[in-house]
Amino acid sequence: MHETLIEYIRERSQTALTSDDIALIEKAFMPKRFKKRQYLLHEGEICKCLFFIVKGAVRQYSVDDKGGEQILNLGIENWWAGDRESFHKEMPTIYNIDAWEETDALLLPKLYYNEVNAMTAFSEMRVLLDDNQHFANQRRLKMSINHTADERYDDFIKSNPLLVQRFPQHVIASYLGVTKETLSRIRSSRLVKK
Amino acid sequence: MHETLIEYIRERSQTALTSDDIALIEKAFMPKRFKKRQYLLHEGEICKCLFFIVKGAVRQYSVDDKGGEQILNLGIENWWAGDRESFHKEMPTIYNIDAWEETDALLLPKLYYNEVNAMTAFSEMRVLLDDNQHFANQRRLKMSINHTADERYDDFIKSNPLLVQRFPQHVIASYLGVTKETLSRIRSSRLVKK
DNA sequence: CGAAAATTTGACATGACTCAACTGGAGTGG
DNA sequence: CCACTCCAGTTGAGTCATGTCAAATTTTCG
Repeated sequence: MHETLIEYIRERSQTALTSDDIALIEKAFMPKRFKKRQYLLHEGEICKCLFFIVKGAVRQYSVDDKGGEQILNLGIENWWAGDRESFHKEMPTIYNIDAWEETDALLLPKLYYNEVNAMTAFSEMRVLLDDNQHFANQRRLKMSINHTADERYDDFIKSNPLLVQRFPQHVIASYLGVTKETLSRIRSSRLVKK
Repeated sequence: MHETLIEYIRERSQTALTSDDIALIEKAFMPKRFKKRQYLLHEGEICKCLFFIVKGAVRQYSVDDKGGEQILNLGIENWWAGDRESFHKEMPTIYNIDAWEETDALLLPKLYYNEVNAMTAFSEMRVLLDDNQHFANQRRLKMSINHTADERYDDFIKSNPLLVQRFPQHVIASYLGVTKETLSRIRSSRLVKK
């Protein structure tokens, strides 16, 4: 389990990992397996850990008045999950995160967060990650504000080819902010064109 | 000019500023005044500085095929502007940033960025800022995906009361991703209710 | 096989856009 | 001070994209 994360950090930082660093990572990150549909985080809880997905697939979503699930984020191998706002401010989260496939994750509890973050390689990785996430969010925001469902789906396929294969259409539809019926129609009208 | 920024950093960091720090800030940040409608950043350029708005109001927007301006961000006093992606990756930006009011800004060129960021107080402030921006973006994304124009306008008023007073309706409409006509109708139907 | 989940399809409703006209300031120059 | 223009905002009619609801079909998986 931990080797995946160690490799992940190595690929995303300049600084080499010392054996102390590795020991800290193995101590701070607790492996946990989640079954399909099991919650990593539940609405109303305080998000007490960050999750590194070693294997599997998860959804982050909120639930509206009608009981509909509105998917905000999807994650698979080598992604992070958790509600950053709830984690940092220690306030109840409005999101659910659950496992779509059986998922192996490494849990970083708040207790160790500062210690781990003091590690140079980790902190370099985190800065890089923050930047990339910011860019991705900005892009998604722009798409979501200014573009049609069809264009958003296009952009999604191009920027997230890995996710397309791992989640069913109705989940992707919700991620894009359209109904499953609309996405189905978008797809069928494409088959005609090609 | 610089006192505003220094105060801004003080309020957002634990660590006190040394006189060396202050000297560095005064050296690294170049004051510049922009007239109404003057560009801070133009589509196709590489974003060579980050802007701290001391006074005034700016818009960040992209232009679509039809020549329509799609506003992605608005900024006023004590906000940062610039295209982070273009700045970091040194790639041409797809955005324009221009002054909506006459604007005083402090320009931090890339040359000094690392040096300034090595300052503890600044870096603390930056982490805080990144977090808050992340939360705000996440919130806006959620609104934009799952909510009607009416609800988005509501949320906008609540979370950005300062911006409401500084920009005309058609600018806010574009920020929300609706036409000015739609926003006008939303507002008039509210007057009836109350 | 049989049940549950996912996708497709159709009919219809509706929110938001487009286009065009009109109103009402806010400046500006004579 | 008036005429003129520019810009923001409003209003109406028609259209289009997407949502809703209900049913049929296909796929998945125990």
